Parts: sequence; C-alpha cells; structure tokens
Amino acid sequence: MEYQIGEFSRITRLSIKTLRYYHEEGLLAPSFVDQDSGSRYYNDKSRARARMIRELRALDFSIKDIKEIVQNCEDDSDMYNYFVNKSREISGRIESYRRIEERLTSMIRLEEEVFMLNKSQEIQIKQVGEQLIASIRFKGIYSDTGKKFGLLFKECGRFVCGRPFSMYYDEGYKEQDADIEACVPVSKSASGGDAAYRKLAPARVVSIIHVGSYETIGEAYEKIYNYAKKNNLSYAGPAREIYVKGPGMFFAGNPKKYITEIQFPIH
Amino acid sequence: MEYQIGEFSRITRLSIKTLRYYHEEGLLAPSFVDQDSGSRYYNDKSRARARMIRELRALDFSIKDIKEIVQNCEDDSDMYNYFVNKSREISGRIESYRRIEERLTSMIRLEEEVFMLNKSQEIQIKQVGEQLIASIRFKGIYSDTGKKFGLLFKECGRFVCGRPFSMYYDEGYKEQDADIEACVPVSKSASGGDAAYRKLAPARVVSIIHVGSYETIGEAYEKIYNYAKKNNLSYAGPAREIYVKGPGMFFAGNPKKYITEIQFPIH
DNA sequence: TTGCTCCTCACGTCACGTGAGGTGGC
DNA sequence: TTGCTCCTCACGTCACGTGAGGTGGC
Repeated sequence: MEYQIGEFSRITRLSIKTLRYYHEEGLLAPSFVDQDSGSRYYNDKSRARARMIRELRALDFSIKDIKEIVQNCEDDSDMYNYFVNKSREISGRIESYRRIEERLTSMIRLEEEVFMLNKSQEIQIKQVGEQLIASIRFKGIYSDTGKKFGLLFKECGRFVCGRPFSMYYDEGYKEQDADIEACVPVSKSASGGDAAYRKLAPARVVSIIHVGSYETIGEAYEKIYNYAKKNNLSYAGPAREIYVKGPGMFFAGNPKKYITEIQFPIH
Repeated sequence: MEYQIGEFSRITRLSIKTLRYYHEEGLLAPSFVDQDSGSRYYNDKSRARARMIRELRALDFSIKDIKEIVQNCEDDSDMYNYFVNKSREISGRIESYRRIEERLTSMIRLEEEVFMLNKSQEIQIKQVGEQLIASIRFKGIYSDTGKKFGLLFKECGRFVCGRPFSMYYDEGYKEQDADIEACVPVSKSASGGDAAYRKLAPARVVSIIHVGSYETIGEAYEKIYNYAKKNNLSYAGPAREIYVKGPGMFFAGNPKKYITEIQFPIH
C-alpha cells in the first residue's frame, strides 16, 4: 500500500511537518517522490521505520542519535550501549531536577509558614522541641549578627534546617558589647569551623510575632513583659529572636513586612 | 565600585557573552556604558541583580519569567505563585523522565538476560515459581500465535511482567488445528477482555535454550527427549515455549539470533 | 609593536511549528 | 470556480557559544 503524506501522518501520528523534516534529514525517506509535484508517498516499510523513530524519540534520543542507531544496529541487542548511556543521561537529568524541586518546595513551605504566622499575631505560650544548633557567640553590636549568620550559612550549607535566630544573654538592652549568640538549626554537626554545635533543650516559651522593621521591635518586648507580669510568669534563660522573614533570598523586600518571632523561655 | 565586564564576569560567574545577552534583553543593564568604546561597567547594585538572575536561572526559570518576576515582585513572598507553578512544571518533567528511565532500564535488564542465556546452552533441570498469567487458548496453526500475543499485550499493557510463551496441549506435532495457549505473565488480573487469567502452579522443568530460527527448533526438542529418556524422566503437563528473544521492539533482527527456551514440566 | 580587553555582527544550535504564496487534480 | 491536498521557502524558537574582524589604551 502507498500513502500520501497526510494519510501517513495520521497513521504514524507524526505531523506532516515532522515527516518532511525527517525526509530532509535523510532519516525517513518516502518510498517514492513524484518528480513533477514533489509529492511524497510512503509504504509499509516506511511505516515500520516511522514507528521505530517515534519510539526512540519518545525515549528522548536525538535525531542524530537515531541516525547513528539505524546505521550501526540491526538488532535490539546492538542498542544496548545506547540504552545504557541514555539511561545515565536521563538519571542525571532527573537528579538535577529533583534538586531543583527540593529547593522550590522548601521555599514554598517557607512562604506558607510566613503566611500563616502573619495571621497569628496573638501572644501565646507554646512548647518548642529539642534542636541541634550551630552557633557563634560574640560580644559586639546587634548589627554584627548578620556577618555571623553569613559564616554559619557558609559553614553549614545544606544542613541548615530551620530559621536563623539569636539569643541575648544580657539582662537588658545594650548598645555596645552586647553578649549575643547567633544560631542556626542544623541536621548534622561538624567541626573545624567557626561554629560550635550543641543541642538546645526543649522549652516552654512565651511567643509573640512582630511584623515590621527591627527598629520597632521594642513594642513586641513591651507586650511580652506586660503579659508575663499579668500572668505571673518567670523567665528561664535567654530570649530568642527568630528571624522568620527578613531580606529574602531574591529581594531585600520591604522592612515593614519583616517578621520576627520573640520567644521567652519560662519555667 | 565599578567593574569592567571581564571582572564582573568572574565575580558573578556569568560569562561575558551571557552578560552582554542580559544587557541586550534589558534584564541586567550595566550601571554605565562608555559611549565612545561601548564598554560596559557594572556596580554593586548590578551585582545583587546578577546574583538573583543566576539563582532564578538555576531554578530553571526562563529569561522571560525572570523579566516578569522582577517587574511584578518586590518581595520573596510575591514569588510564591511562580514557585508553585515552576514546581508543578518540574514535577511533571521528573515524572516523564522517570517513565523513560523505567522503560530504558527494563530494556537494559532484558538485553542483559538475553546475553546471559546466550551463554548457558546446557540442558538443565530447574524450578520455576508460581506465576499469574493472562492467556488465550485457541485451535489453529502455530503462526496464529503472534496475533494472540498482540491481543494480550494490548489488553495487559504495562502489567506485562515477563516474556510471552505458549503452551502446547497436543501429544505430538500438529500442522493444523493445534491446541495452543498463548500466555503472558502479568502483575494484575483484569476482566472483560479476550484474555483469561489464572495462576500457573510452580513446577520442576527440564529446560533448554534454543538459539536460532523457529524452523530449527526440532533439534532442541530432540535433545530434550534424549535427555529425558536417559534420565528416566516423565512429563507432567504441556510443554512451554518461552520467546526470550524474537523480533525486537525496534529491529526485526536476525532470526539466527532468536532465542527460545523450551520447558518441559516433569514429575 | 605586542598583548590585553573590550566591542559588534553574523551564524549556529535542535526539532520542528507557523505562516505565506503557489500548484495540480477532482 | 471552490476546496482539498500537496509543495517550497523563509522565519521563529531559547539562551547563549563560536568565531571573525576591529578598536583603544597601556
């Protein structure tokens, strides 16, 4: 049987343009070409070939690969090496997409958490679990903390598994020479770097979410103090400031939208 | 600080060509362009932007996407929808690559088995396990079997989990009206189609590998009969012919390389 | 003069898809 | 004449990379 290109296209589910392209590439020549009109005609042999090309394309082989395969192979087992190489290539691609997916979902989760926290601005008492942290304790001014986080992120990289936070060891506010510990939750401890690793015991905390720039964080502390007094709570250990949302990975963002959670451990 | 394009390229790990392309696309304009020489100069602001573009490119966003993002977003959380969509897209791609990988590895495994069988051409007695099969039993000539396999593959599709085989119920060779069952191992039974599903009991079998076209399969039967006589074995149930390697998925291949395993159940 | 860094412009990539404009036979 | 099917030719895609050929300042 002979088929016109339109018929053959429907039979093989390859578009007319694709068939013409394969002809041009010398990959799938029609069985006959009318010299006057230039019309292409295909037969059953072309059909088998078209099917094969389709299958190999579906397995992500390039036109160039397929040309080579039809040149060199006359049996499925001759294609063994091509399959092995292609499989490696595909595995590699899956792997790198998987990594991208992971990063995307972690950022999505992060933004969803931020969204939730944005809504719950009540003071509450809650339990926080034990966590492994990497930290750098130093004496200096508040704005030095950023650099310490930089070091921590550099050292812990992909083992970072939570938001950075700092702990304040002074009894009150100090402009200079403050005793600060920059911390980051990690999934694995290491050594040889700038960071110290330790487990932070579980704790009961009074928590408040502060939305807005760091300049106005005093208001949040005020609320916590008032709450603690009213409810007769006594502090246990240094306060933690968790940087839920600050300058982002991509945009510095609007400081009015920054989110900080303050946690005061209590007995 | 201002940087020439070469310096900036090393800082950002974006090639000079890439930087020029981003400029042309209006995605990352230099902070200053020398009108005489056309030389581009970049500053620290360009640096932050370059970093962002790099990150987004690494997450597989297109240049067009990134243009839109920098237009519409001023905060990481504004990118939420872009992340969600990209994540879906990537998941889809992973899924389709996973399917390709699966097909490739199954074909690789198949060819490896064929390779192994090609080497072991001794008669042997072995145990075959229970298997669920889909089958069509019919009376006709040997060459009808192909069509039945066609039906079975069509019906069972991706549930096929082994090589097709046929069972012969006649006592001797019959040219016509032979009583044949075309079978295919499956992982799941169904109903409503042409196939009957049942479990094939485990069995002890005498097995021989026949390499070569089906025309010469008589030789293999001869060897089996002789072996059975010499070892006083008595048959239990119909013989199975397992089509280990016939015309391939891609190439018809050389019939001299076809492989058939004959299994004779024994007591 | 040589070397270095920068520039623009044109072309290639990969597997087709999208027209525009035209033909031949019912 | 209209409709249908076929054709060729040119251009677009996406994010750059690869030259060729040239410039300006040390």
